[in-house]
Amino acid sequence: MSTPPTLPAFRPLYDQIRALLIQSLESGEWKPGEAIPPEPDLAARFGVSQGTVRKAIDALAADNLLLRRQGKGTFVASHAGPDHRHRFLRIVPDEGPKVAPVSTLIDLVRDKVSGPVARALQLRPGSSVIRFRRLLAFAGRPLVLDEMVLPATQFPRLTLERLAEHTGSIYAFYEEAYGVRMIRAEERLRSVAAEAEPARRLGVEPGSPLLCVDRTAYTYGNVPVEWRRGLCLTDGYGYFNELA
Amino acid sequence: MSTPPTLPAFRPLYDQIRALLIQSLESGEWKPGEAIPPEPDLAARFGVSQGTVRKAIDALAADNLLLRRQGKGTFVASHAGPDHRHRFLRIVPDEGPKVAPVSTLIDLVRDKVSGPVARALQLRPGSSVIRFRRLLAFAGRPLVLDEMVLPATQFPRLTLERLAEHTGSIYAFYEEAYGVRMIRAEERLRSVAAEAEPARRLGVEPGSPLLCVDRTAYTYGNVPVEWRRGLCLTDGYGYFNELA
DNA sequence: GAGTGGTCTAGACCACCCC
DNA sequence: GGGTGGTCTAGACCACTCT
Repeated sequence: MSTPPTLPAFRPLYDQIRALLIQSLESGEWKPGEAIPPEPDLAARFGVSQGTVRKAIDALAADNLLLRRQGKGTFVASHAGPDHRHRFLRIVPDEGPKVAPVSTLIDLVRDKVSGPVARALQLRPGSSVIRFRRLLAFAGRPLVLDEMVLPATQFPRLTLERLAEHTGSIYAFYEEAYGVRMIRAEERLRSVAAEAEPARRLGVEPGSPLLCVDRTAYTYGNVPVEWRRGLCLTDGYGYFNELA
Repeated sequence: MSTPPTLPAFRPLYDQIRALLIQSLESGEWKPGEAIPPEPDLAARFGVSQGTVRKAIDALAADNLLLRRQGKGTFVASHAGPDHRHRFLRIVPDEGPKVAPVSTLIDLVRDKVSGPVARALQLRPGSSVIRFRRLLAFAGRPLVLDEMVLPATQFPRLTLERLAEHTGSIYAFYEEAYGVRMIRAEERLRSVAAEAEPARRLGVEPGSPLLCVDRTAYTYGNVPVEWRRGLCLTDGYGYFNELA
């Protein structure tokens, strides 16, 4: 009678090890860019075979949390690393190789959050957030106007100056300055007509079609930490995606 | 002196087995939806251990070429399968659960290919292609105008009637009627102003912003087989993407 | 040469599905 | 209960990197 209905609750060992490894990553035991201990050491530490540790590490490497390098070791992924510098950037030229953009900061304000952004960040409406904007230029042409929204509590004393000091991607900055590591993100794309200000900043007529990219980015445990909206001029450039 | 420069050429066994499995898939030895032989049988057939076969199958399952089902077997993935019915469709409503679209065919013509489409399909300019169009309606509203381009040689005697007979996704149709299996696709998104005809078909004013999705879809061996352009009205709907 | 991840094997046992 | 994929182990050996 009181038996709970169907509780399978079988969890493979490697998956439990995986969770323990994530804990160590989250707690900062191993920092971005650093190597984690060799597999035999981890196997001893957790009291399992090396094969089981391998399977856990494989899963984390597939999720881009770790980076395996044969002969050298296994490293904590970092947005500062050469491979991940613009890991989430999908804007590429129609022809020719991928181009690295140049970022120009515009402004930063403190604000109260509401509506869909509050929902995306799982904040109560009225919570304090920081909003800042930037312009991304590709090959000298301003193509993307980005606005970021962050929970104020997790980014104390953030200023335009501190952002400007940092060379490198924004996620590398979050990582180094606040220990916030972005793991994955969800994007939703629409087509919109340019309002007056974005049009001016991107150098097009108001009403021109722009690609609107709304993103929610998550840290460990699927906790949302950043919402952003990008307005992109897709002229000679496009948002590239691979479907499998 | 005459030694060729650095030819590592080491290829793991499981990767060779993987290639052999793909051959069997491509040759039609195992058809979409069917089960492939059990792992111990394959291990015996290829003269390797079951673990090695597992690793090969794992790789193919990760690429969505095979589907593992514990206790039942390993199956050849099919666009007709319930899980893969709209595997490549990324248009989802802003709120609420994913909606299955209803397709209405418009027309089909034979044509000569040129320009970027020829390049995408790796065809000589002037080669014969089939072009057909359809309208996709979500919850009763027409939201996507699609145009598909196919190499004529691979789709003999294709007519609107044959397309209309088939209930299910277009890729399921290719699979069942022509044995052409779509494995992966690349998409490039832009924002465009609606031309007169798409505007009429989607029920918006000419010049309205539309999401333009260009796709090249590939079969085994990265051979392109279909090019398509979708013009999407992103009103209450969006193109969803996950970044990892 | 030492240390790291990568491959491959053989075998035991477990979880799931269907008869 | 028999068949399938899934987990876990232990050990041998290979490939890559750096010293």
